Amino acid sequence: MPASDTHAAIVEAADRLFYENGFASTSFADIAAAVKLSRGNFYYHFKSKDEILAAVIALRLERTRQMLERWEAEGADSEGRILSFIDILIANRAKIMRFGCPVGTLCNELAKLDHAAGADAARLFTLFRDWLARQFRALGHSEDEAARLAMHLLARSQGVATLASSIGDEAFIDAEVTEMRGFVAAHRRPAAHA
Amino acid sequence: MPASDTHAAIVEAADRLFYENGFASTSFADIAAAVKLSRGNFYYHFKSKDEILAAVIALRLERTRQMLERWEAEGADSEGRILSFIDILIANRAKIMRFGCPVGTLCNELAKLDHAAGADAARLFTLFRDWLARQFRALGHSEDEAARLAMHLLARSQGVATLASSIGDEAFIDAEVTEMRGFVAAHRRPAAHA
DNA sequence: GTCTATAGCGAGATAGAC
DNA sequence: GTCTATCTCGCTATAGAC
Repeated sequence: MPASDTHAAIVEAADRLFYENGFASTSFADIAAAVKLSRGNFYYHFKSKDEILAAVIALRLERTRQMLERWEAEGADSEGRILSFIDILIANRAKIMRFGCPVGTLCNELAKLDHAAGADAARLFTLFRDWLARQFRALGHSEDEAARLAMHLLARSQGVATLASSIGDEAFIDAEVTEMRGFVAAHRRPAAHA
Repeated sequence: MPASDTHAAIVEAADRLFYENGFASTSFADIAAAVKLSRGNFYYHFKSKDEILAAVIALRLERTRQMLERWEAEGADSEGRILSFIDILIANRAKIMRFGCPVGTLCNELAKLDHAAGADAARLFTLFRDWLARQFRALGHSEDEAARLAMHLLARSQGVATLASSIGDEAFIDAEVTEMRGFVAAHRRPAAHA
């Protein structure tokens, strides 16, 4: 197997395991087992756990960027794009119920570990925030108001993910998503909002 | 030192360390050092890490119950009581910015560890939820609507905590708290709400 | 009730053969 | 590029002296 493929397979497996079991709880042995690699060979590809973490964050950042670009390209208007963001909660419901939001839970964990990569992980949030703010800006909101609305939606999606995985109330996700859609509709134009 | 005092001191230290550094990352040595106790003596009081976790969750449940009862006794009306809940975000802002919400981050962590105590930790959430639902009920909302409003407020506070600790935007907490207060005012009476 | 000493394990990480 | 073998460390947990 070419080195680059093995490299990618490791990052892929680490991405999944970090999400499902957490960063600290995932050992090299776990990742090596997932890609059917010996622990020794593992170190040929990655010299430290932090290096894998950096690669996982880079992968997530890249995929998030691609997803946001795809939503832009798919031709929906700004309101439709914002709804695409909200629909993540529905599309990923099963995993969110079990493991929460991949971004929020990773940031939480890194914050408690006082890990240097915490700032990089938080860029996943600012990526979404800035993208959402651009959409609200396109709807005619002021710079400040668009930033506020973006943070508000981001926070609500985080709250839904945390409660859903903690309490496990499935209908709750649907109810909140419906309300969030209503929120977007109410902010279709600046005038519709106090 | 009497055993019960040492016992309480251990739980107190574990409570703080679990919050600040996470459950998995906190070792017996860390807790023992915090209460100035040898590791050996430690096992006289607690036989396993899970036992300490159970004690910490029990302590938090008890303190939460007391806090909610205090809010009931302090004579404010239901709206004022709900505002007391929202004000936690302001009162604990500094710690929330660094470590997030103690309840949400613990539930997140236990979910990923597939830990049996996860269900107990989630009771911290349902305690708040049921209490909030009672307040909305007292404001005249239907059972269903009160439950929905309670979950909604709980989710928003979680979202604020996660984003605040990840991105670290201090003004964001204030802005969200202001909006949450407005939300409560808008739901003072069922009629004011569609 | 507190201590020191230590067993036993799994983690991250390295060396060197193939 | 992959392997086995091994080092070192910190962790949970125990045994037994005081």
